[in-house]
Amino acid sequence: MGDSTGVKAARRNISADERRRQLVAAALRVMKRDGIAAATTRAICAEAGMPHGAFHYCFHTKKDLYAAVLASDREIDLDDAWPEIRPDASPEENVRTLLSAYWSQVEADPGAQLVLYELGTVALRDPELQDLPQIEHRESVEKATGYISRLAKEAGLTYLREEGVLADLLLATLNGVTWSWLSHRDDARARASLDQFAGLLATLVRA
Amino acid sequence: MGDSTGVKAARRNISADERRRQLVAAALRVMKRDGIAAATTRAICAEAGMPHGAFHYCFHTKKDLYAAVLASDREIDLDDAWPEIRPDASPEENVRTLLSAYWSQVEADPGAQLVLYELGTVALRDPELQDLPQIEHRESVEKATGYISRLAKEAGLTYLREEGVLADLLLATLNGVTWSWLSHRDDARARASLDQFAGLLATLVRA
DNA sequence: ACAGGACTTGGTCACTTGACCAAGTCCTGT
DNA sequence: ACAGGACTTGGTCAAGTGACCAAGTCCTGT
Repeated sequence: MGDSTGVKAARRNISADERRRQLVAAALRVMKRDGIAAATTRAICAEAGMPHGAFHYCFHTKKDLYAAVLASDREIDLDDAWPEIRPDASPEENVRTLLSAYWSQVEADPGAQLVLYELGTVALRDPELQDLPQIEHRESVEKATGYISRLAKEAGLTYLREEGVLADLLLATLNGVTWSWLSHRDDARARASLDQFAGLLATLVRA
Repeated sequence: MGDSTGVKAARRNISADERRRQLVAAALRVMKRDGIAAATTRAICAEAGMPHGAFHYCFHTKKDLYAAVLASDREIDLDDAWPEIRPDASPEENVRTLLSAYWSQVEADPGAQLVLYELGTVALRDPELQDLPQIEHRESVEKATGYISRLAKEAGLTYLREEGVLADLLLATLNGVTWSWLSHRDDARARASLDQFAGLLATLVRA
């Protein structure tokens, strides 16, 4: 109303790249809230506040969107939630607090985890998307390796196995516990499994 | 041709229950081969060699079929593939051979595992199906507990933790390793994780 | 200023999918 | 034998869905 140009209002053009980002974000929101099946091109555009026609201007095909989402869907990140590690505490205790920090993030957003599995199954079935889970998995292992190595530094300990091997197993177990938890939804039970595993991992550590 | 009644051929009526079984089996075949998204009512009927109309005579709704498939989709079974356990071998070695026997079954039919995750995600999103993963999970834990306890008996060892707790963690890790393997498809790497885990489990055992 | 490309929008299309139904055919109990 | 219910079949329907397009509007380089 304050604008003297009147009704025409603001139709500012946005770069296609920016729109792509918005669509990916909107798609992720819809998927988390209503599941991947509900994430139709129309629902995504509506969530992003765009007309439906915008979709195929930004993405040639819906598969392209999936690819973009998969590439953007970085999973849980501890960089901003790194717990306090005490060199004087037992290794088991330190491992436990680290896993607990990770788990808090999982518990905070179950939908995000579920979307990860939904996207994974879709990608694993589609020949055109099959490499993406592999890439994502490699990046996860690298990130986990980084955390493991940081833990060693801060807690002042050494591993009896190669860090990559530990990261592999750790990642698998975390994924498995998450999957189980999505099924039974028993927080205590999931944390119990995690604590058990922390105890086992501490076996492979020398202070 | 040998039938004197001629062209009319065999139109034998089958009980609805039997048809339901056939449809569930056909659905599982289609899902394993082409993914859950390809398992349309038509595709399933075609796979089962039935006309499309038969579907909604046997199942009121497609969700009912999902429920039936989920209920029937018993996962990996070691009863017919139980390995030889030697009381004179080390606990770690025995755990390892048990996990290896399990893993051979996973490797033999990757599609079956993927379908499990696909069905899981679908069920977890649908309020009407949400209890099914929970039930399935409980049954899995019970079965795993049975195997763990059988291992103890045959190998002559005792656990330092409650068997249910071990089963919970074991199940999670197996699931996680499977998921990772579906992504990277590196057989050796999956088995390496499993061997590591066997070593850790052996920590919780007393001969 | 203005040409030309980047962006925007609503509408349309071919196709699939789950659901349903009416008109049959078979089969069992009496 | 035969009534009545269980089973069978092909066809149809409404509701989406991804894809595409033509006619615009905006904006930047020259």
